[in-house]
Amino acid sequence: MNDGPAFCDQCTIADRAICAVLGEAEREELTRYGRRRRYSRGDTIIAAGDSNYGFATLIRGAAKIATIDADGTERIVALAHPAGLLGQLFAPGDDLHVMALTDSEACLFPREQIESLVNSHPALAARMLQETTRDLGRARSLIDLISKRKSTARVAALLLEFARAASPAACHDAKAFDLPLSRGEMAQLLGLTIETVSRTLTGLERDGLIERRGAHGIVIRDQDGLTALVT
Amino acid sequence: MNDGPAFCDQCTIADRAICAVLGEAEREELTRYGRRRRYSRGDTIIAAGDSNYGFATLIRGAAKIATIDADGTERIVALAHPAGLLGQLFAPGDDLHVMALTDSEACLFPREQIESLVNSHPALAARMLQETTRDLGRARSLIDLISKRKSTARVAALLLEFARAASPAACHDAKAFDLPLSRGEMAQLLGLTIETVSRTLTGLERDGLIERRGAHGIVIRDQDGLTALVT
DNA sequence: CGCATAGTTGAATGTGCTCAAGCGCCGTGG
DNA sequence: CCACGGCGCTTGAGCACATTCAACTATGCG
Repeated sequence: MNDGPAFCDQCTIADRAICAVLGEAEREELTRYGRRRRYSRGDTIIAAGDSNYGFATLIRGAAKIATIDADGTERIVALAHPAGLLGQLFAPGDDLHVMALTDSEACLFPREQIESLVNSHPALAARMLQETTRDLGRARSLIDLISKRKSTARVAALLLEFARAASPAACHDAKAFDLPLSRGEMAQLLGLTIETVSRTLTGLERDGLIERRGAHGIVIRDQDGLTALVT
Repeated sequence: MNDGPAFCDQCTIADRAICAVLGEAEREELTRYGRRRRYSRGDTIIAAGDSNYGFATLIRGAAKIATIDADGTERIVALAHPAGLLGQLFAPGDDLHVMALTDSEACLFPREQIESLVNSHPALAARMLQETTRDLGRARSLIDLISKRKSTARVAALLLEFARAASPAACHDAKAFDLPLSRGEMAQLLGLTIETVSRTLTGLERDGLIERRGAHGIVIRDQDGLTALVT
């Protein structure tokens, strides 16, 4: 988790990230306060109550965004991918926890700085609005997903989503990929138990819809069959 | 469902709505294209595929935002209250359906017009970003809510949320209120069946936590007891 | 090698779902 | 005015499915 200033010219997603809409001058202003950090799996990127660096862009890797209630139970409410936004603006009370799922890198910014930049730079505000709207859509898809009754529907839908996310091309889904989540994390995301997730996966494999390669490798054998299970 | 131009000077929420950040001139520009409409319970405010008037502000009443999948099943993903945003920007493919829950009034705008206004007026973009971020937070709370295992937890959480929403003052929750949703709609929202919602409510009443007054009247008898059930 | 952690599998329990019947309310029409 | 039918809500019985508790295996790390 070593620190460094945020050098945009070395940034692999400088074109896709929200920073892309900023001019040279604003970018340098951001760089002055921003921090770039590396994380390994399990590291906390933004802690629940952190008010200093409450905002970040994911540069590389993957992260989970979770609520954590009184008894320490974690509930994953979203996954983040490169160029995605981490942390909430204008939301002091929200106790969201952001954690690296794989080795990752993120660009951290002080909340107030971003907020003031948003107010002074229309393009940034528009860009962030776009991104947040997308996140909102994703959150609503997740609601749709976990309100499915049967565990097979939830797991199948999640697998299809990962297949899409794992694909380099937008048009085609990947047929083989690695699950970025542990069974426990999948369970948290889907509102199920670890055991049920495990059983459901073995069931899907028994029925020839998927094939497991080790604990995290998945091969989709019958995409249409999986899609049919979702509904 | 009678139409009318959008007269902002008659608007009861002109101060709270996103329009508040606009100057006189922009407001008039909005008014030129905007339409104000009344709806009664069950009316569609924004249809799933509507691309003309894809965006609106709720002025009065309450609305539900739902997805509707292939077999016609409706899934409520959010509730909207006055000054709330209806419809998605930058999201052409999203098939969200917005429906009035009570007699309501909304201000409809062509999507492109809002999008161009967002790009030219930083204050509007910032304001909408704020609102969308809030919506995102609410969506994530809903995820949190429906991922609770037991039906009592879900129903209790929903009741507490309504109690808060029904209260005029922010500090105190209302103790007695009317459910704005039918049993079926609560079921859609919570990912349960009508029967389970009904049974759970009778169970909560039997245990002395709430009291039912007719089909929709609710009196909270033991708020702490309800809160304890949520976790 | 041995421990710790993640994942799988089994048996028993419990909870929500399904199917089905019954109730109360309200508006319609005879 | 009352009978009828529709609709929303409730209640019951049986069943299917996910959870729980528990043992066991596999994998990875010291």
